[in-house]
Amino acid sequence: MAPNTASLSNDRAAMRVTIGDMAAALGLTKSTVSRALNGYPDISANTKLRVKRMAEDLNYMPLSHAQAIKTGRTRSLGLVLQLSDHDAQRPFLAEFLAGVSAGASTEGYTLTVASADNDIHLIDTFRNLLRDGKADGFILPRAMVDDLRVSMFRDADVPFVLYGRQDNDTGCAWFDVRGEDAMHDAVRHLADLGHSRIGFINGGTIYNYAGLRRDGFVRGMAASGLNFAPELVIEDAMTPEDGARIGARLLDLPNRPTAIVCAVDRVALGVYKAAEERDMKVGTDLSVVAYDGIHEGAHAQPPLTTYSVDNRQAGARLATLLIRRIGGEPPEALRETVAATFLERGSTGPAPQSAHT
Amino acid sequence: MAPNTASLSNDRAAMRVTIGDMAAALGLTKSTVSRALNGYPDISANTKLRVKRMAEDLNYMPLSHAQAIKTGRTRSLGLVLQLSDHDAQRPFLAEFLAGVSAGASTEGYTLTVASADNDIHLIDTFRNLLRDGKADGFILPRAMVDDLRVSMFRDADVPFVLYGRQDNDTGCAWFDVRGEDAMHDAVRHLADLGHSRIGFINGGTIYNYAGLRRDGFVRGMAASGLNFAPELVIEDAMTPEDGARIGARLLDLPNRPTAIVCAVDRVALGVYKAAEERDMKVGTDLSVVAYDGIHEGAHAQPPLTTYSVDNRQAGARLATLLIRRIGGEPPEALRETVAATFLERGSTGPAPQSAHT
DNA sequence: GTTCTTGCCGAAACCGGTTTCGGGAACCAA
DNA sequence: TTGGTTCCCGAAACCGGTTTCGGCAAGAAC
Repeated sequence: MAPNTASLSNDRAAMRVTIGDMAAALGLTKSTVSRALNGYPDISANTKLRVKRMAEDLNYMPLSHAQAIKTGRTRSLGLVLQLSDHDAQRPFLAEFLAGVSAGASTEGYTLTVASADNDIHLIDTFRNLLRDGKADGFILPRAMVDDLRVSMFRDADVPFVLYGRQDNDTGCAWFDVRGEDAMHDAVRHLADLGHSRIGFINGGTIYNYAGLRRDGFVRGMAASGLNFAPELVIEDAMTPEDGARIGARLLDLPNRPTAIVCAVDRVALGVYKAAEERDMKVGTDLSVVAYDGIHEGAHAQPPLTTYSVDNRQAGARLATLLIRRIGGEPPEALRETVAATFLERGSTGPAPQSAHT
Repeated sequence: MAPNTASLSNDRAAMRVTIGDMAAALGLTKSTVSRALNGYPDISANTKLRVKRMAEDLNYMPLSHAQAIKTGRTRSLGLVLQLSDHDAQRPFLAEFLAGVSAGASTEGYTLTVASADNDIHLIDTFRNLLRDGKADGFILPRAMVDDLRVSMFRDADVPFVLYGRQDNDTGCAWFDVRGEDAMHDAVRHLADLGHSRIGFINGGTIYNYAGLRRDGFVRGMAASGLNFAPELVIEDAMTPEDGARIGARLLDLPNRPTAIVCAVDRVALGVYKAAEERDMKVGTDLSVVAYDGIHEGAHAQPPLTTYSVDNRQAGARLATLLIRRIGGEPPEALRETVAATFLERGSTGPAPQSAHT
């Protein structure tokens, strides 16, 4: 069953091939080999080729610590988790980490993870990681509107990439999913189904995405020829409990909405609860469409119609973008956004003919 | 608002104090300082004191890469996530990581995270991390019954600690929560409430905890003077869907249980659903007690009675145990277990007087 | 046929630590 | 006084890389 377990111990310390081995095998000196591998101009094309082929054959990989001591770079990406935000990132974390570490490892990088409770701890954590060379740059999850991390790194000229965008975008590289387009399309979809009173429950406004999604919702309403009802738009909902509370408020309105767009899946599940308590059937009496694509949504009753985000892909892209940033590419060239994928399931349906006017 | 952002850049490369600085300040040589700090016997107690005080004053910390190049150790802990297991670890991951990284950082260690899809990828990942000195040892989450990782590391003499226990415990250090005691107590609690037909839905039997919890349940039944009904014990349930399916089966039994013990909270939430579909009220018609302490349990209807696990504490303890293991302490001395904390909430109540014979 | 470039590589210093080796000073006994 | 220990510490090599510097040879310019 087990592939020969000895494989681990054998290669442990013994088998690592050093730059000295390479030099000896080629009849060159360490310095020549090093410069050949690093593309210095004073090495002949021929020699470079020989060296690189041999490196390939011997599966040579420079020991990152050894070069770090001179170059200061250790081929590792930093990720600092902030637990203050209402444990919101939970459902995404595993997939996201898998993506980041996969993306990193294909380029020979590793991932260093730390965590911080509050802002001053956060700064210390970043500084220590930099000082000790434990991270060459950082992935900043959950871009915020006024993001302390961004201003710090911008000033200090530390490479970083955002998961999410930034208005003041100087020096910022990022990957993001276009939640605003999803919100826009959600409204259009509902309008096509005949809905006109459409509510919107937005996520945490400290995060940058909230403003974008709100704009997307507003644009969608305009594009559908519907007029915007301020009383149907609520901000800062993050949890199912928020959703239940706010959902209840919306559904108890004299002229209640027939559909609700949620910026966050978990909130939508709370809205389900509010609807059930009022004996309204989600998907017929009330349409709900949300955003995230969490696992629980697929198993809710009815299954939640949503725009799904591939957090694994996000992690992988962020890793490669950060590596390129560390390599010196300008941040403006390192900005990617993708669309969320629409999953039409059971929580949306035609508008009820005439609810109760 | 922002604490002077310049703080990051200032200390960046400039301010690091090296062993050479220390030597100069003390009128000693590098080698003496190094040996003093590392406790060599050929340095006078007086000199050692002077050196260590100065190190304290100057906030000196050896650059881990620099020592790694000679010692092979880099003061970082490895954690490899396996995503094959049915995304089960999801709810715990954030807290767990926070604990590990906190525990690591108090000892001057950092955390390197990687992920693996399958077993051969897993081995490669471990090997690469070791070969490149990215990890001095590993935390192995979710101890399995027949654990490939354990046998590998045992043979290769790589330091590791388990989250969970192991029957073949040679060379194993671990931290674990005594789930078996929780299951035992759960049964006793239910028996005290008058229940006698008690079902048990266990977790994944590939994991080591499942056997333990099953034993705990059996012991609890015996200790309560109840006889064990094999048809009421089901194994290998991990998800809410599993819980709903198995719950349905148990509740449709001719002589159905009045209480169900679940080895996993998420499964219990599935049982809720099965009960609702049969118009049984959880907490009165059916008592449910589970294990984990996930957030959703507290907000279920009724709130789930459960044995809660502090995953953050677990992570922190595992980090310090591993560091001590790396430091050379024998694994037998590095085994800790703690009790889960009982949270009596709304899902348990007195046994119904006479259900239907 | 010199001299001046230019291309290419080796020698050696360096990074920040660790570890081996050897020897000076102090102490002891003879 | 001499010789042998013991206690300390400095000198230097080493780890695996990077980077500066200098020089040799071939080709170009005169």
